[in-house]
Amino acid sequence: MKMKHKVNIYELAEASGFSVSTVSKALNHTGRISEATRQKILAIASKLNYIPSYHAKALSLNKSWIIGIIYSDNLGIGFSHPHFSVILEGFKQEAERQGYEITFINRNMGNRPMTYLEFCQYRHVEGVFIVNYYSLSKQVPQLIESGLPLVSADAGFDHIPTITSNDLLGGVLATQYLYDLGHRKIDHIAGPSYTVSAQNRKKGFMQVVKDNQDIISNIYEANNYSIEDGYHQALQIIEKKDLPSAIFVAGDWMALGVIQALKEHQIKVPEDISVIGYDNLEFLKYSQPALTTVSQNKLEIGKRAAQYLIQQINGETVSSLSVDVGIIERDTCQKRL
Amino acid sequence: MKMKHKVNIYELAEASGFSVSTVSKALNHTGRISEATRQKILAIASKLNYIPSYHAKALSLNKSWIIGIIYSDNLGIGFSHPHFSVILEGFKQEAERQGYEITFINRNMGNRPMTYLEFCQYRHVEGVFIVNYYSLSKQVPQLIESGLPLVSADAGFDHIPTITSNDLLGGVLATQYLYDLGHRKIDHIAGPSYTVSAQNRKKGFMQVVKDNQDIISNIYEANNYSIEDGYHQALQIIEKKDLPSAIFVAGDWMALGVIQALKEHQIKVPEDISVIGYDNLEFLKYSQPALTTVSQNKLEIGKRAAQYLIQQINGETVSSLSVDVGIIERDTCQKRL
DNA sequence: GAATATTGGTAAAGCGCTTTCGCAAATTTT
DNA sequence: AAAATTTGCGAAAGCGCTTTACCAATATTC
Repeated sequence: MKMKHKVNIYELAEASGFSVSTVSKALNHTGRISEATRQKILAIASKLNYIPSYHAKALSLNKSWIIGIIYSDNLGIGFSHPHFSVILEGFKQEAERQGYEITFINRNMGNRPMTYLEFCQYRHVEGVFIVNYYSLSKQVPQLIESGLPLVSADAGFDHIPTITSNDLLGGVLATQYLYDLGHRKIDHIAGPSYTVSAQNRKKGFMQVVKDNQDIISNIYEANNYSIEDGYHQALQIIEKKDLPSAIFVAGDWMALGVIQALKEHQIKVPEDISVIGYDNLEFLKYSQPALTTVSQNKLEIGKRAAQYLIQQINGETVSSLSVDVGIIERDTCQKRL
Repeated sequence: MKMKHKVNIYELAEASGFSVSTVSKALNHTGRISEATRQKILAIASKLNYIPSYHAKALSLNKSWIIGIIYSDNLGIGFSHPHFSVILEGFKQEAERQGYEITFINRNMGNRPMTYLEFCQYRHVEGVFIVNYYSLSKQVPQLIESGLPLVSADAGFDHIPTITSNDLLGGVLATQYLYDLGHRKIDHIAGPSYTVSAQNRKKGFMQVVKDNQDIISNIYEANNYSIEDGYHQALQIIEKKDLPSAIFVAGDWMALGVIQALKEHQIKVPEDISVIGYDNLEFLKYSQPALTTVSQNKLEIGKRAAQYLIQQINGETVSSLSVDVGIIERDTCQKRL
């Protein structure tokens, strides 16, 4: 199949009778040029289906409109991570809205292996979004040192503006929600303690417990945000016999496991025990009973991250930000009579 | 923070005492040049931290190493689509392995809206991967007509080499598997009939039924691959009283709903009814009981798609391909005694 | 040892765009 | 009406790389 010839700015100049510089000015609404000639040129450009060359523009302007993403997923499931993939989506949407493209920074480009920094230099990346990346390698410090605009969506990097959920608030809200429903025996299954998110959610829980002396509580700690871990922690609760009337589970996956375990022991949710999760994973609204949970505004986190990064690209300085959370009321919690 | 000066090929020439053309040849292992001078130049290049400019290279060589992706997700969940996101991941991995970068084709780049084709021309995209895209707009036909290398992972586009699962085989395998376990009353809950995948899975089912006259079967059809739809179709089966001993459900989500419904009616899985799903969604191995299912090799589909696309970029012609599927034996099926 | 082929290297043009600077013409100011 | 300013446009250099000629020096052939 024959590709149509791609016309360049010289042919446009020729066809319009103006010089290349004039044509360039017309196309970019820049420089001094009369409205009449601009219109003439634009007309011809559209008639000839003129599309500028990104490469030539980028080379000439030294501006790439590219944002790099470091997205390394320790579970190996790549894009399908239920939490970070949504953040990524939000980021992508906002970046594109502002005219930026995203590219994934990979270290073994072509044959020659590159460091992140080298890749960024090679591709003229204007800023980097680091998400779901945990490594002690010198790669990220090197990036920081280079002065390239950076932003992250995971707590854990000092010196990088970070957008996260307000996990402390989330912990408070979830616990307070249960309290307001009349629950006084409330347990908490916390996430893995090495994550900042789990720590903060637990802090929020403890804060409410402290503020309300009539709460009786136990805290359990999972090694992982997985269904299995939730299941096993729930078994521990069940063993104790003296059951709580509500459980605040630090993650939706775990909550699923918890409900599973309770069901298997003929403990009804929410009739016997109310359960609230954390994350608001997309598809869990279809679980039965539909899980009440704390929603992290994942799209918003991604969007904000993009905004903060682009602000830095434009020379502004930004700090970190935590995005609000909210309760999603569904069917796994009910009033304690 | 001060960025280190980025050295270009002229400074390299200056520093090494050779001409620019010689330096270029040394860096690219091309042209006639003595090994001695090549080594000298490479040494200086690495000492000065020389990184070539992608833009200049691309402009000069008219080669972008960029593959465009049209990924429009009708559910609006973007990257987190449990099926396509994995395909995307496989594609990305293989593309990167072969030195290509991926970029998402979006139509409202910067301010000016562009057609897909315009974007591709602007960005010098070398080929396009179309995945999870359903639209009747003229955009894709326009792309086809342009002669740009194309590949797809959804059936549905004529004239585009397509990589899909062998759904027919999957249907056969699943049904045969149940048959071999001794089941003779087997129902099928098919996916939405407007999808090619659902049609083929059903065909596979019917083929086995036809080949084994002792099978008694009913076919139900869902509007959607969702949990809810599975749930409702299962209710229909339950209502009939004359229960099958096994159900082949055309999707994992639906299977989840089916199991839910059965449980609620005190029908045990797999003791009373065996259930096999389809998709092998990552996290369902944690469901309880763990779902037996047909695995689609999603990573492989993505990988193959990348290979087929790059082959086209290199001037070869390719046809369509269907990737093998397999049974993942877990806990929701058992022998019919 | 003259004729031929090969090797190692360079100058310069080209990829497609932007932008500075200069200049003539048109316009405004005194 | 002369001086000063503004306007409209183009020539040319620059962005950083590749590649085609071409040339001199060296090596090979007969």
